[in-house]
Amino acid sequence: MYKIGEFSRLSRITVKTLRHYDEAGLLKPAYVDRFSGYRYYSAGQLPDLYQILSLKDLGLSLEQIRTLLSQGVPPAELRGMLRLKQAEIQRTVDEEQGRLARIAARIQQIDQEETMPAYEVVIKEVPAMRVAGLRDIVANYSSQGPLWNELMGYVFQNGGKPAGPCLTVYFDEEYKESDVDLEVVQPVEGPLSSGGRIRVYDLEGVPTMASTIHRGPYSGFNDAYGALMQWISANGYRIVGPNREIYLRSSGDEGVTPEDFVTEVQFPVVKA
Amino acid sequence: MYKIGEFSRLSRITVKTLRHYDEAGLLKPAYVDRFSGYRYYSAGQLPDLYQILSLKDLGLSLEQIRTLLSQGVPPAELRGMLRLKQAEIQRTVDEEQGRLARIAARIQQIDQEETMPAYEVVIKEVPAMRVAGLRDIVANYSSQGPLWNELMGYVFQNGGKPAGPCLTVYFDEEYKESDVDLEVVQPVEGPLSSGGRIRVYDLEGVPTMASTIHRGPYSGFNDAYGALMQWISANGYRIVGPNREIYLRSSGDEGVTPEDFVTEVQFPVVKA
DNA sequence: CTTGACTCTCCTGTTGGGGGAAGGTGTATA
DNA sequence: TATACACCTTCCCCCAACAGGAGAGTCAAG
Repeated sequence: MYKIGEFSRLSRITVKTLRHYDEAGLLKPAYVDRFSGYRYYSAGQLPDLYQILSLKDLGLSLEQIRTLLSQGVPPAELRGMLRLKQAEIQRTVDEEQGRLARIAARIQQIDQEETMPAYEVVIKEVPAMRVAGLRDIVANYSSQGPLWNELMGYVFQNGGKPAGPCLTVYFDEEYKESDVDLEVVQPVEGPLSSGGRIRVYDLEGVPTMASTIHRGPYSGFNDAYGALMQWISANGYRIVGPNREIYLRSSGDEGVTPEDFVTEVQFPVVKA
Repeated sequence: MYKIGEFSRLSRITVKTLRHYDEAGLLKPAYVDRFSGYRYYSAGQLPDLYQILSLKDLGLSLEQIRTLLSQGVPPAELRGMLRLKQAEIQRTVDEEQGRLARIAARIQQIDQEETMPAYEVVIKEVPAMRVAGLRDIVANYSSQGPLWNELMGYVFQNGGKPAGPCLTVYFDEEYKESDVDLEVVQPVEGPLSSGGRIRVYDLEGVPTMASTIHRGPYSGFNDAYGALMQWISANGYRIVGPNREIYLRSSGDEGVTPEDFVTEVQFPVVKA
């Protein structure tokens, strides 16, 4: 019989951990002195401990190990658990490797520019939402005014309630100076239905949306788009749909100058 | 100004997390109502949040991000932090891939044998220790008796105190039935020095020791050795030194039959 | 004025232990 | 046999980054 310290030295497992395993019901000492509370382990418990360590080393939780050991699970079930673990670990490995790639891209960016990036790009999930939209081909990017008037007029006159900031969806695959194919969109609540040129529908969600925020007037959008495109390619993504601009703070709000505008630029992407 | 729920919807970050970042000093709301305690965020804070998310996505801790953002760290230092992170992630990826390999080996073993393994193998670090040892070439494995008598006699007569279970080191590279080159070893404390055939020295530590436990008489050692060797090759290790047998419970202890013997078998290994 | 949706703070729980305090034990030596 | 000293015990707090929920207060619309 060994006292906990000796057993700890034999097994190279800390005393704290042995006590933890005792408390967790994983490895009870062979004998516990009723009066002093001292734990005494036998040499024959080393294999039990090794089994625990071995399963832990495979990534199982103490709880799972306890179930396995106490209930004598059939090998088939253990195999199932291991397959699950395997898939899970594979996922995390893939994630971490993506992270490594992002770090490398960031380091490269620092090496080249010696500055913090002006645009931070994040990947987020965007849910579907009920919207009223008006799609048209207009002369250029800045000619959205009439469309907005038409859209918002329709919404308000038909009992629709805005539910979130408005946005524009751009359908052209390449950059166009004129004849821009776009849709002005307002998320809405309430029993609004389509009518005339206005369509009310569920704007589809996007599971992986690359997004960045632009502060300032619309004339600076080039930088935001450039940074976003570069991030997308540097991080191994591919654009798979029309991009959106979400007007978080714009001329629609009171007391706001173009310098204070806040716009989110989004591209649906997938890992290439 | 957005209430926390709206800001949460815009950013796709949970309310809980936003509150957490507030408390952590990472992202204070633009305005907090003095009386209700309501947090109000401005659209202009979205870039700040994105910067946090982006750095977090690189694997930095909230604490590090807070330091970065509040102290305006120079890019060179950020690069240093990123390189560190990179190395750290690379290490964990390597570890996880080793884990994947071990799981695969275990699954294969289950597929073949449909049973839990009789011998669990673990990798542990074994520290150096002060020992008294007697090396000799003996007729066969079972002929260690006289060596033990000579060793223990010397230790006790010269004021040495045993400090841990005794062990044998086997120097032959291949299995030998006869003329076995081995050393019987007893860890000791106290001012014992070498004398005659007995050498007192520091038995070297081993950073990665593959170890398993055998229960029962020495005649069953073949199974333990076989399982250990197979594990070592299946998990991509290579033997790099003489193996040890540690007699955790043996005939030296009272009231112990060979069925109760407990012996640890160790091989120094390195990842191949 | 009420209702219902939001929001607040505060507490607990997660994983696998580590650190340390206060106090009891075991044992070897003087 | 007294005592020193290493060892052991329980108990409590801590880690990271939040999630879940209780109980109570607040906002906006009808």
